[in-house]
Amino acid sequence: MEKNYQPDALERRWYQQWEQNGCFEPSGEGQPFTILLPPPNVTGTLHMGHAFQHTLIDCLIRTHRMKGRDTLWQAGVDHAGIATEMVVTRQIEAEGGKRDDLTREQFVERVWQWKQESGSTITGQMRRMGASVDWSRERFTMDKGLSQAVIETFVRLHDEGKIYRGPRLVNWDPVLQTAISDLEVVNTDEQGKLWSIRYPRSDGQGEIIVATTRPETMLGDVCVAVHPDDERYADLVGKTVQLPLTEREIPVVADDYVDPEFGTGCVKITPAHDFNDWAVGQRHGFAPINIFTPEARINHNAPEHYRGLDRFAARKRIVEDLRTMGLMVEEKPHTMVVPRGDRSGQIIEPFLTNQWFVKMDELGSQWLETVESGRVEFVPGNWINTYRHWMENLQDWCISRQLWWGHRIPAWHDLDGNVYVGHCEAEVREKHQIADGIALEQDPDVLETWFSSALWAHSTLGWPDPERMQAEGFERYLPTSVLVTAFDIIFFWVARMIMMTGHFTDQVPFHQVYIHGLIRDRDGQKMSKSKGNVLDPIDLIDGIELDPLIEKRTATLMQPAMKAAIEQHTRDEFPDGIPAFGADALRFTFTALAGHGRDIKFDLARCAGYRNFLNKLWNAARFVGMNIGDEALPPLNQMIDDPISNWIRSALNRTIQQIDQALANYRFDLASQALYEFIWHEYCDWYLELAKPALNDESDPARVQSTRRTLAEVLEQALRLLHPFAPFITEEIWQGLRKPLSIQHDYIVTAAWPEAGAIDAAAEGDVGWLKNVISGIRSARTELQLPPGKPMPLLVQQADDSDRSRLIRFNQLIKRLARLESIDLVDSSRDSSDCAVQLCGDLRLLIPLAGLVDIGEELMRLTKQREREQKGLDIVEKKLANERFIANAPATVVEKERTRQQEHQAAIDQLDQQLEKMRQLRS
RNA sequence: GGGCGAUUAGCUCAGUUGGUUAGAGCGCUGCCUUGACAUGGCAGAGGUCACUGGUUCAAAUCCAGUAUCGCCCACCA
Repeated sequence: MEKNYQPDALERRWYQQWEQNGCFEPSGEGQPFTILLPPPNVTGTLHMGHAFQHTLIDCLIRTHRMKGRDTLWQAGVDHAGIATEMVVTRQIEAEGGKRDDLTREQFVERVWQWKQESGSTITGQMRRMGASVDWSRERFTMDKGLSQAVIETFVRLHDEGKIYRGPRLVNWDPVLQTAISDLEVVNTDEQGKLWSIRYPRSDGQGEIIVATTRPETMLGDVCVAVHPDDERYADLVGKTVQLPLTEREIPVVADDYVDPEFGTGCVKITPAHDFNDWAVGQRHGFAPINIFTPEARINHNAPEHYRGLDRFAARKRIVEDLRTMGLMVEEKPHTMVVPRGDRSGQIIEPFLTNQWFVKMDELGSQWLETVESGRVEFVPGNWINTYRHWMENLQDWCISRQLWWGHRIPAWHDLDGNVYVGHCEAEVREKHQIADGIALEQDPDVLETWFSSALWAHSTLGWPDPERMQAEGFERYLPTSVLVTAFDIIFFWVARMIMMTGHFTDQVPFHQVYIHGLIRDRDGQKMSKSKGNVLDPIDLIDGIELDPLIEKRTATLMQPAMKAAIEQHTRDEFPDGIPAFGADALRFTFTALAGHGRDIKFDLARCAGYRNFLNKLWNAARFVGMNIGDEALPPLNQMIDDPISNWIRSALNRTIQQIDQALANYRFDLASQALYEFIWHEYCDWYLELAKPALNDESDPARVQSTRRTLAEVLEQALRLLHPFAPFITEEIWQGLRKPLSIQHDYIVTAAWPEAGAIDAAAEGDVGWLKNVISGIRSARTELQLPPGKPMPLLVQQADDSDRSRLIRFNQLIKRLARLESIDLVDSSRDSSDCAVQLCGDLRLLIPLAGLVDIGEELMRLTKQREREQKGLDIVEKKLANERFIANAPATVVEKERTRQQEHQAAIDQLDQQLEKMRQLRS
């Protein structure tokens, strides 16, 4: 083994071997354990959030595989309609081309090429991270089977009357020129203006004033609304006003949507361009007047003067014209909510178009119950509130998109405007008896990405094809065990999967949903390309120099103005670039950070710390290797009854318990912590040091053999426990233990998960005592500023039988670890005024000063100790002085306090005596 | 407007059903190249558990309120 841990070569080597030897395939035996990978978008490369999530999933998968479960990690990628189209469009533009020059077929072909490229990048990254995926079952949301599932779903929902098409006001992105769902709209507070405009009364009796943030939409006004109880305008209801800039007169109506307190209490109503106004218009029977083209330019329904202007130019001109006409009352700054597309960032227009919808009323209420009843459990549990809130406020789901990349809607139009839904054109013709001579054209729209994602659970298991369902284990693997995902897609994906899988299979897609946090940068900022603070997980694995990192972060910026700031920030945060940590260290960092909070700040220092941890393990393994050799250890008739061995095995068992419990609760952080604590602070810091004398004890071969075996066996089990967290290094070291321990199994990947054995209280007591004695001596040595390496004598006073026994049994160990030349029991009568005294319970450890130390030093040390004890005593006595504490607290608690009081008091007495002696000596 | 969450050491975070002097990692200080490991060892320093009040023998922990920050949802033009 190399002296230093070097992850790069070994990580690549092991992944290949595992994959080639089919380590990741479901075993077909045991209780199934299945996790669906939330399919990453084929928009490029995986980010830190993916790496984090995949680490958690892989950790669960590997653990359960080792536990003997029939483990399936169903992986794949998502076509991600809008996002992928945008990526490819940008590429075409970067090459100097224009998307509009391509036909639909050409463009889709181009996206398929990109999909191949991005898809293989993603799977390559997952392999580097160690994701133990059965790649033979990898799927894509647009492959043949999934397309079949999409068509089947659409047709069946349509036949059930749950899908309909019609003209509705939808969220329209005028730049991408597609509808998007409510969920894809992000509402941001932005600084805008509020204009107050005069609408003259038709009867010439004055005017009314309306306030609006969007004056350009007035061209589509159909009425003005006031509150029914608003006395100021009671006489106006039913009358008409002149709509400025147009020839139209529009009525005044009463509707309690209007808040009389806001502005003037008069609202202009534009049903075609505002969701609220749409509802008002419906109530009062007004036909909406659409004034925009799909690009959001003013159309032919508006006066000639404004036609062709885009929405922003139109606003400007209308405001100017109103001013000129003296109809503008005022203009003031106003903070308002602006809807923007989550992908494009463009301002979204409510726009009247024909779209396809899924009716959500029945679907929603039915599948809320699924979660309320616990058939699907959220972890942490309070996410049920989020889910419930959404399910109780469902709007119909707009599923059609005016894009090219995606599942084409299985509907055909004839020239008379009839629409027929079916699996294919032939089926439609036959079913509706449409002659071949009659032209039919397939609907040009595609389904939104989440429509197919919603089918991910059952469609990846072969649904709806009975043969494939049989072959792919539909019955066996559905419901899956747990979905591991982030909270930002509970609505987009989790809820819709519960609905769709439930509706079509009567199953839940998963029993549990573990919601993890989002990875943010060191400062808690969300990582995003535009902020230039993204990290590529591969760069943490392999390392990256500062300059390439800056180049990477600034190369494809949408706003070049940010470049300097990003460069500066990057130089500040990574002055020396990023060192290579390896995939195992990165994975361990992720699991250690995975508490149940919402935000996870990624700090490079943590990653470095865990790389050091793995280096520590590496060197411990080297030490073990040096001691046990390469050959099979000779069989042992029986282990010698050694408290040190018993203790480390007991501590290991405790650790196994902790990890099992932590993982059962998805507390990856606690599991990581338990591993770190055990491996570093128990096994390395104490056990290896305690084992060293036994390993070299030539006088006792049985003891040597027994210790070697414990050394190797405990390490081997610890490696198995660590394997799901750090798969590569554990495999590498574990392979070296196979021969010495005569392990038949080929890979740690499929080795058995350790089972917790018994806790050995006696051994734990012994070693606890031993640690206290050694630490006490070391501490005294440091405080007295004695050279750490210099051997010195130790005298022990007030040892009881148990102390004496332990002093005898552990004599050599104490001497070695505390660097003593001798340990001698002395009578209580022996004067200790020439010694430093370290209390260890009732035990007095005396270090002869012999002129080594100034008595002043020792007096200070003792005084400090006394202060510490006094502080403890004060707290205890305060409690015990409280009569109600004595009366009300459980007897055990009171007893504990009494014991504690005695201990503190005894220590103080001892220290006082010693202080007194030394003071006398001094004077 | 409604809902959820956070506030513990310089930084990042643990802290179970209330019960030792509130823990860890990183950073910091001192000493140490001791034959596994300086990516290290040993020993330390460092906290008014955001604030106020309440419940209790006992509160970081339970309750109420306040403050600050964050997220989600929502039709006030």
